[in-house]
Amino acid sequence: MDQSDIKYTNQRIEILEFLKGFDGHPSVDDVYEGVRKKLTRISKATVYNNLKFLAEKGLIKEVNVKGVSRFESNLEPHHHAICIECGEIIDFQSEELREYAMKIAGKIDNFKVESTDTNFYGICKKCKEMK
Amino acid sequence: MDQSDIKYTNQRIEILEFLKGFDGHPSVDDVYEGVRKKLTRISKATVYNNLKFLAEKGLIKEVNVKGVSRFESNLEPHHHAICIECGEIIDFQSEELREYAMKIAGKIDNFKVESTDTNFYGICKKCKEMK
DNA sequence: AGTTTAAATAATAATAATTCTTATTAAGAA
DNA sequence: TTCTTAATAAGAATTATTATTATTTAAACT
Repeated sequence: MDQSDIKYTNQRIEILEFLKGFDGHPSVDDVYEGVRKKLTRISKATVYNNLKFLAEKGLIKEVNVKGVSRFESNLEPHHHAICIECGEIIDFQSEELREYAMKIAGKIDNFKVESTDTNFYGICKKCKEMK
Repeated sequence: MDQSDIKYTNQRIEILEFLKGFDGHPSVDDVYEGVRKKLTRISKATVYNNLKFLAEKGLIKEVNVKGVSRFESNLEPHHHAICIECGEIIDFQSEELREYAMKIAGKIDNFKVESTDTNFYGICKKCKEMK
């Protein structure tokens, strides 16, 4: 991603800071509410625009779960464990799995794979205890 | 999934038939437009309800790409190659990858994995030729 | 068969997430 | 400073999805 010509406006800096300090995978609304504490006049459209912009520039990553966008600043390639009850996302790193998948990626006809990740669906601790 | 008490209404039969005959991963609208040719009076809410219902019963599967739901009748566990340009989804089967991932799944703390699949992101043939 | 009951459907209103539009503001170049 | 362009704020518009309500269908019972 071309990160050479990025204009770091206050809004973009605050959004990046918020993501770095956030433990989890915030939705657009989470980011909006969080950033609003410092930039009280920020517009939600600006949050949308800049999350998209920063994701295109490769400074953050977008994850889509159950139809809603979530974001993360963890740029290390990793996988996600997703709770099928509450939608909670847990990062999980396994370089060996990624390598294995990339090796297999070569077998897909007429498709040039650039990246891969694996999703693990199941029940998180909190939801398990509720039963 | 409990498939014992499924009531096969005309609407459900037509939705299942459409999915079986469709080569790809249709959206709700695709299904609606397709089924409407036979059941001209069907409501879109019925399509939503029944796609959800059939997915819960395990007769079809739901895939979420870029925030929109898509469906498939291919029940064999498989992975998806997703074009980052046009969003096209290609099924890709690799039992060895699934087994490998499930083995690694045991390492995730406090999370009971029920299923796993791997996404391959890249450029499809059609989009590659356009460049 | 006729009546009762519950589930399924159609139509459409409501909601949520996201994108678009337009006027304003900020920032850099001339 | 003035010109130019990109970024932003505000809110309207759009899209995908869910909820509501009246009607229809179908099964269960008498």
